[in-house]
Amino acid sequence: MATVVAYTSHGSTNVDKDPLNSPNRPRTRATMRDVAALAGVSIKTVSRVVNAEGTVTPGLAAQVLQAVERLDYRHNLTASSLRRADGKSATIGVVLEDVANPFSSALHRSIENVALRRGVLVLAGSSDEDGERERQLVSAFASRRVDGLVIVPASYDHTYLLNERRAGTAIVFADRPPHFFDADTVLTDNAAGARRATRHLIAHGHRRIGYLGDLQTIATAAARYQGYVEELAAQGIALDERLVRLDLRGIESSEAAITEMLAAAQPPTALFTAQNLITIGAYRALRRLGQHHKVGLVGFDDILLSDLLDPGLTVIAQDPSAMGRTAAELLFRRLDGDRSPSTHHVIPSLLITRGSGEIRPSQRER
Amino acid sequence: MATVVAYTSHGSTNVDKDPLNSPNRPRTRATMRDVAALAGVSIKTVSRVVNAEGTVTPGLAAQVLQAVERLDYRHNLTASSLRRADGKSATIGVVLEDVANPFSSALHRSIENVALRRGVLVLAGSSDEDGERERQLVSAFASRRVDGLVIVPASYDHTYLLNERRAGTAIVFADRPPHFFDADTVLTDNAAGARRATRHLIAHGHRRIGYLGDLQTIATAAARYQGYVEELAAQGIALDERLVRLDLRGIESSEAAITEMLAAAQPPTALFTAQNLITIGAYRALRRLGQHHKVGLVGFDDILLSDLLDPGLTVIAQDPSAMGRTAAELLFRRLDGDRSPSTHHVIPSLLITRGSGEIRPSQRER
DNA sequence: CGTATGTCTGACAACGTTGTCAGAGGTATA
DNA sequence: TATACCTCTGACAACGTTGTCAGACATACG
Repeated sequence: MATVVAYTSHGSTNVDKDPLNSPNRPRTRATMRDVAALAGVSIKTVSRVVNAEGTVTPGLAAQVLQAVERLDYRHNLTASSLRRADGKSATIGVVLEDVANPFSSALHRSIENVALRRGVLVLAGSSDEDGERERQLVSAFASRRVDGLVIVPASYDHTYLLNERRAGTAIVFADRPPHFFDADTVLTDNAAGARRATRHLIAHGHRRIGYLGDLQTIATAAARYQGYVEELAAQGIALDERLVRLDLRGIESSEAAITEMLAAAQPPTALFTAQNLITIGAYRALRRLGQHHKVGLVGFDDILLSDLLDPGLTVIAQDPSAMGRTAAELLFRRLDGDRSPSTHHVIPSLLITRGSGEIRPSQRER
Repeated sequence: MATVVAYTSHGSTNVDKDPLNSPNRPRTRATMRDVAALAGVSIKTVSRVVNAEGTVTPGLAAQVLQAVERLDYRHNLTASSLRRADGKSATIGVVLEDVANPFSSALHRSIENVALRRGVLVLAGSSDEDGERERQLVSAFASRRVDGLVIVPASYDHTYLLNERRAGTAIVFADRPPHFFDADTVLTDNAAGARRATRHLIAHGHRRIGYLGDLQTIATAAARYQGYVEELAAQGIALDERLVRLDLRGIESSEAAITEMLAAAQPPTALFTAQNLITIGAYRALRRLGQHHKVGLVGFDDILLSDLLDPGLTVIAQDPSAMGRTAAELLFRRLDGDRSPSTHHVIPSLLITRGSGEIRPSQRER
């Protein structure tokens, strides 16, 4: 029978004989103090072993490691980074447009790959193209003292980041440039890609090429439109405003715009759709009108499965993996102490021909 | 002219008159101490204002807020959660198969949506179907003292999580059940979905239905195969081993398996492909063989753009958004103190008919 | 007017860790 | 043997915050 613990109070000493197997073991994690007590050393020695400083006698270190094992001690990185001189949290924050969209998530993954090698974890959040959300996310990341930030910007004024940088946070922009703020950037060659797309269609005999683009306020959309305009000019083709639809959002608005454009008096013989969802809307519209084998189509940004379509989708493919990798490497270079001036990187896009962009206009249409 | 500060040393007091605009302002963030000094109150009062405890005189609170504004004070959540009684970090960890795959990232996004409403941030990581990586991620999350975990398991023994739970971490499993561990789970009705797919093909006149599935060690793959087997039995169709290919990984192996299966003596008239990439491989193979309008095809899990294919892809669609939302809600219920027994949720899948699954076998083939 | 009650504020310790420093103990040298 | 030097260990303070508690002050009551 167990004796009732009552009149022999031991003050503040632990009543349980074996705290490891005690039923009323506290719902908290073991601390260095617990490990130190079990191993019969000071807490500082435990710290040294846990941090592999290598200045502890092998015998003692083994005792400590055994205690660590037995108590399932887990190093508390938040307490550690609070006390540490460098204050590093081994965590970075990533602001994406939407973690669920293919471009963003590919970017996310390649950032994770680089971070993983350094034992750094990634906090990710979706801005949904909302500048206010972007700021809130950055603020939430800052509260958790992330070491660095990779931002796909949604806002148009990044001066708010000056404070973050002054506090020592490394910052890199991906996919779009910052506004009123100087930082490393990694962009796709949007204008050049758009010129290549336009040139490709012209080379296949088209003169009336429709342009459908996203919000002009988005820097990449503006750059792509500029590329389209420049290439037309370079090839001596007059810009026809009736063939241009800007500020489209999503599949439906694109589908509607194209349906309308093709119903006009002098319809385009080919389309350049400068964004993912707009391309999908275009394809839908063409299919519905039975024009998908007649009207040329080049989209910006690759889409999964587009090789299985009939005709296959010709696209200017971006390289989100290369962008993410580059952005992450720049970030870690800064974290390693690089204070040199900001650098700006351009990741080349790639023309992938699959059929839809190689359709030629009929004799009559030319 | 500014006077030179020199011979009147004030001991340890700050030499700069206005630390805010001093050029050698330290590269550190303002702390509550700084705010308190500027506002002329105690640090504890700052804490009360920052945490909106509402027990501070409005006038004083305004002073504090002004100082907070002026110093761009950012609450340090790591220090806060270290000291706080509940020790909550307002961060959760999510272990996915791969943040870049569409299913995982949709799950991720809907978890983020629920977390966002509670001011909780999400740490995400990819296990790449590797149990060891899963454990490493959980360990890295635990070091950062996440409040909870949503896990899409890759390993086959989750007893290692007992310590995490004992430490107070809430744990929910999504998409696949845990092994040797009791916890809330959210699964798709894999077997039922597979039966529905099989039934659908049988209803369209097929008797020879090929099955192609992922690694049988993955619980969802096994459940889908079981559904296929059960439905055949229920409909009095003998299982033909020559029409079954298990343990496939990725697009290429699927494409090869199907090419081989269709070249055999008694080829199937329809296929049930029980995973995303396997379905894509199947579609590729059918296209290459010119059989895509002749052989029936139902895939498990929806794929972007599959409505634009010809024929459109008939699928059993999962609902990753509902899964993520449910998983996150369960997690937060636990974090709110719910100690009731584990619950197990099944998210229904949905048959989406788009053409490929409605192809009937030719008279001769029957 | 004295006491009781309530509200607001601040001093202090503590969360779990690491930087600093001093001391113990050993070995090598004069 | 005395001294210098090196290696290893531990006591203590500190990181930025919040829980606890006590005290200051104002108000209400007898």
